[in-house]
Amino acid sequence: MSAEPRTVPKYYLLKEQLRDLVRNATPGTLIPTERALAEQYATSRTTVRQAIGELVAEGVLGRAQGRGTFVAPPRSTYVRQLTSFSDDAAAQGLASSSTVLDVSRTSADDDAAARLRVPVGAELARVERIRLINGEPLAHEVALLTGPLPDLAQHLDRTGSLYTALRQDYGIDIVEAEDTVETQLAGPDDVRILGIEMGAPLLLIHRLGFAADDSPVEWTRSVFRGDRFRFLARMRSPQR
Amino acid sequence: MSAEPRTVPKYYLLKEQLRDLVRNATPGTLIPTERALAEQYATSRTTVRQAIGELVAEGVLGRAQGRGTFVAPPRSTYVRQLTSFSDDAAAQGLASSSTVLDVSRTSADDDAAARLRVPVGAELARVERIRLINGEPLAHEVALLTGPLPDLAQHLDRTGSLYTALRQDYGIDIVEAEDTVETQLAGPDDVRILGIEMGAPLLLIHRLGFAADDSPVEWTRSVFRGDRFRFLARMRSPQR
DNA sequence: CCCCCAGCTTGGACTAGACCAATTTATGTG
DNA sequence: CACATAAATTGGTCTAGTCCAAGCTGGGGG
Repeated sequence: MSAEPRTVPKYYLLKEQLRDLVRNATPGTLIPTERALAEQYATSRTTVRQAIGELVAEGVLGRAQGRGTFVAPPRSTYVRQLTSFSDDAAAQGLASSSTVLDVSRTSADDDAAARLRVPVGAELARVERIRLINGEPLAHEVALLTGPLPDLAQHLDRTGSLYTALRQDYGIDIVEAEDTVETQLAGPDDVRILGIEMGAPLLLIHRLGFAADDSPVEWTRSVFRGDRFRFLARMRSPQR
Repeated sequence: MSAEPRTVPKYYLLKEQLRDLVRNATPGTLIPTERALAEQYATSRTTVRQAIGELVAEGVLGRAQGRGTFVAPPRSTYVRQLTSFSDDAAAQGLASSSTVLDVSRTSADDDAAARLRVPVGAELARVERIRLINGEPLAHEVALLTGPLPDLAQHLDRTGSLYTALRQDYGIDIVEAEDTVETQLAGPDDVRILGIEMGAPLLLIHRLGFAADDSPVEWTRSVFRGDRFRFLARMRSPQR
């Protein structure tokens, strides 16, 4: 048989037309309103919203209630090796910063205890941060760390980097890490913290960091905006 | 209505209720039909569809036209280091296989030429495959390779692994790789090849593989189901 | 007994609205 | 002119349907 003309949904055709429309547009430019597009393309607002919704999820468009729908800035690549967030961003000419929401001591739950090889209930340091690029929230991160780590808040505040503080102030050098990356959809908490919309795709990244003696010392859960972030890993083959 | 602290959408409440309902259910179990759920929860079918749609995107539920909506099997973790797909899957007790769609020779486009450091139009080997786990399509992959690689199709067919064929038959050992991971939404092609639904979140992975002499020899674009796959990277700190 | 096909069920796409909430814009007042 | 306020605009959520396409089921004919 010849190529089967599978029925492509109308919203998908509209989506690709809109993608072409904004391909070379300046970020921030407003596109026509949903109601105007519905009339222009002789369809319903529901269909227009589905098309726009997917382009928003892909980071092509952005939108705000009462303001309109606009062209989004391009996706920022981000190198996430065993370097610090700030160094990575600086290497790409981006202004990075982070807001520390919490530095405290907590006790290990089942999951953290298993990962860090400590007893359940063992005392851990907890660091919760929001990572920003050019002032825009990019990720939400909660790190759990073994060891006493006295005055962690001050050291963090001074160096601005968790890895730097660990190395300089506590002599802990994280030389190896295991990252898992998976997709997740934004819920109300993510919406509030990252300023994204419900159901937006996120990259959920877990990191287990190892010190020089191969003991796990860091267990971090990060949620990155899927429309603004690209994970990069460089790996060498293990010695056979 | 009574005082609500926050405006949580009704579809989200329903989504979480449904998530609880199927938490300990056996994969494959059918849940009530959309029309039944709409009546049961005193809402419209549109709202029910939005709730179910997100659970499908997360891999909690699956659905098929004419059949119904059912509990999906759990997400399979997948170790993607510098080992082969088949070895990784076997280590987790999963039956992996792959369907070779195409083995041919092609010419480098701008992107591939830049990555592999060859002139635009240079001849490359092209291998297009579908990766399956337990008979279910998990990923679609197109690899571009430098070098003459005579009889690649036969060697691939015999070993069943691209990396093994490269090492055993051509003496090419890929010892280092650079992977980028980002989110993408499924379009008509992805739907056809992977049997997923429109707009489902995918993990788009690009890999640049290096031989022992640090020359790039492999440039691969992979699209993995975001609801079934978890990327894993293990990294050592670069020598300072 | 098996197989084919018609009819039913179920999800997929879409419509044409309604009402709400956030934002911008216009307007009136001190 | 400055500023509070009202009106219009725009996206966010939801309703109550229609029509279509794919899978399932049961009955009739070979």
